[in-house]
Amino acid sequence: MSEASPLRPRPGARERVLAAALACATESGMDAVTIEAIRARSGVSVGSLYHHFGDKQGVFTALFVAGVEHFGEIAMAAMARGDSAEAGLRALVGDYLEWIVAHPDWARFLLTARPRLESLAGPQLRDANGRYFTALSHWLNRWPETRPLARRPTLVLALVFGPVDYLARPWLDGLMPASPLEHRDALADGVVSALLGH
Amino acid sequence: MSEASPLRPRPGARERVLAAALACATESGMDAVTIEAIRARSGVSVGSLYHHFGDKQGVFTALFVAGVEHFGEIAMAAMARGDSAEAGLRALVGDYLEWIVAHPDWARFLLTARPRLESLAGPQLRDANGRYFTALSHWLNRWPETRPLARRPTLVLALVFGPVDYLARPWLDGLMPASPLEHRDALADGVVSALLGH
DNA sequence: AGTGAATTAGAATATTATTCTAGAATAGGA
DNA sequence: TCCTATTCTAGAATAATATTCTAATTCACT
Repeated sequence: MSEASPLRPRPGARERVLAAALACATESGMDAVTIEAIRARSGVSVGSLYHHFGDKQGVFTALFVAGVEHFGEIAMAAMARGDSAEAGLRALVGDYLEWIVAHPDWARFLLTARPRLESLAGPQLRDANGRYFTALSHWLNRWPETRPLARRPTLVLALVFGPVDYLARPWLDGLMPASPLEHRDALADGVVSALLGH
Repeated sequence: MSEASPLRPRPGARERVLAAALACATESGMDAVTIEAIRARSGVSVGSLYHHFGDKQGVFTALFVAGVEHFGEIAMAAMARGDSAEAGLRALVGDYLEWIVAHPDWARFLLTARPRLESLAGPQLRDANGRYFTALSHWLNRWPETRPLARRPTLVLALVFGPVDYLARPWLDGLMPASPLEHRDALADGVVSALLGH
């Protein structure tokens, strides 16, 4: 007698596949992940998997979108914090770094997958990105010092997130033993100087 | 009668495979590149290809190492230029941006492949990286303003290359029509402020 | 010329992604 | 409740792709 009757639609199929995919990517690197590995770990059949995601890339695309939204909450909350441009920037850098250290699997996946998936992940991602973009513009307009930057949000993102990403990657890859949090203040100083010219 | 006798060792096999791999990656995205496509474009047989590179990842790893060395020349030359810390930094940022715009295929490939290959590409890459690292340390020690930074080369790299990478990617992916060179001065200003605190 | 290492070719094989068919659960209307 | 369309699941069958293998050919030497 089997413990569960077969062919019952399991509500959690999508989530379980995504969780399994992230675990597989963490364990063996995104390129080495196979459909069979995801199937085995998630307990979901191949047919079901393809029903939900279309193909293998669909799994990773969905995971990427989920990760972006997961992280986006943090970023938007960080900007809201602080009662000055400088405080907001420091919160942004600090919270991002802390998020990376707290969720290394997500961070590693997002940083690895971005160059491959960002250009072709559909409207859902574009929407999310758009939301953060306008939130950023609003925030930049909020302070006199940053108002001139409001017309160049791309540049601002590059100067804020670029250094953090660049610093986090070697740690995520195990190439740099020291926690990136050790660079937290120095990094925040640099970002603040870059944008506010202190 | 065949136009050329078969089975002749062709001196350029390696180079042709690498060139073909880069072209394929540019054309259809790194993930979609197939051994058959590389074989067809390079005119090299499957056996020969595996003889030289071991497996598919070997091809991309070799291409990545070649790209890093190709780019490294630029970076080291840029640092040497200029008779002040600020001038050197501006040259570094500007030359990097110009290199990206002049060699978008290489840049796109390097930025895409780095998160996947950097952690596992062998000693050849570690050597190259080490060379740039020490060159950077020397350069930082050369100017009084940057001397305190000489002990944190990782941080310096993050503050210099991080923003440039972040800005270049959307352009390389066709998501941002304007040339990243338009941000050249603003970016250099930011980087200089971040590191020298002007 | 002869010997061994390096190189090439392409067929054979193995691995992996994807499709297909059949069946079972669910929602919602009659 | 029963019917029916739709969604979902399962796993075998197929297709696409990576990799291995064997034999042949050239090269660098002697």
